[in-house]
Amino acid sequence: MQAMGHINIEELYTQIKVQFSSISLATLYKNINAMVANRLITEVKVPNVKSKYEITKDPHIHLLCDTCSEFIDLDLDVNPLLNEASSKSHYELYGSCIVLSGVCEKCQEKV
Amino acid sequence: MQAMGHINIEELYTQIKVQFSSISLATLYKNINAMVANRLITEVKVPNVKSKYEITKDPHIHLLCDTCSEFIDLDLDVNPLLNEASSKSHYELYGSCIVLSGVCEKCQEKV
DNA sequence: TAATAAAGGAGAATAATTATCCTTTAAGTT
DNA sequence: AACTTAAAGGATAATTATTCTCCTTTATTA
Repeated sequence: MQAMGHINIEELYTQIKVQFSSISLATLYKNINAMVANRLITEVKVPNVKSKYEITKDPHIHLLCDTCSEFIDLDLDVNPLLNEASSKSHYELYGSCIVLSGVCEKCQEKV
Repeated sequence: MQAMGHINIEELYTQIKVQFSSISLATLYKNINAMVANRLITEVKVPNVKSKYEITKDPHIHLLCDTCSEFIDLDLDVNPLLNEASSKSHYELYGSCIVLSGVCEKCQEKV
């Protein structure tokens, strides 16, 4: 299986059936939900698009291109922001869902 | 009507029926969607919780308490982050959905 | 006022997710 | 190995959220 990055349930189901052809969608949901509950997997809810799942990693920014639907991670340290947010709010933070949307470079050229 | 802050469809429907008792849910969705498309209203997708709507305002951080479901805005300037994200990715950004989750101060006290 | 367009309403249809209930598989014990 | 119990999986029904269809009502303008 190739590196998955971000994948939605439908895609994941297709992928998994390659190796476990009899798995049912209900089972997939059950397992995904268990893993999300234990923070092994993170669900990223994205406006206008199906939820995406990714292996949980350090907080980071997601970029969504509203034109071509490209969805990528941005390598940019958000810890300073989280620390500031935490100290200002007194929240004990352990999860983040940061999605910025706009138009990617390629789509800007296509005008 | 009191200041709404963040509201989900169900709550909004209840509120609106007070003044427009005959409005249907379909109409509400149509109008909301039109306003979201024109960026008058922003939909905030939140893990484990129904989507929330808010009047569109400058990019900001949302905090979700996973214990009591409190959902609030955090007054913290995120423009530096957005600028950095934009210049690093060459995206033209115009929308943000930033949700940090954890445990609020009150819930931390509750052991 | 008649003609046309725009918005709304009711409920059907669709899509995503969860729940139910039964079967299969696995693990542990004697 | 056979028996017992628990855990996981499968099929499908049920639920929920949202969108679509189609018809009616309201508004606009000639």
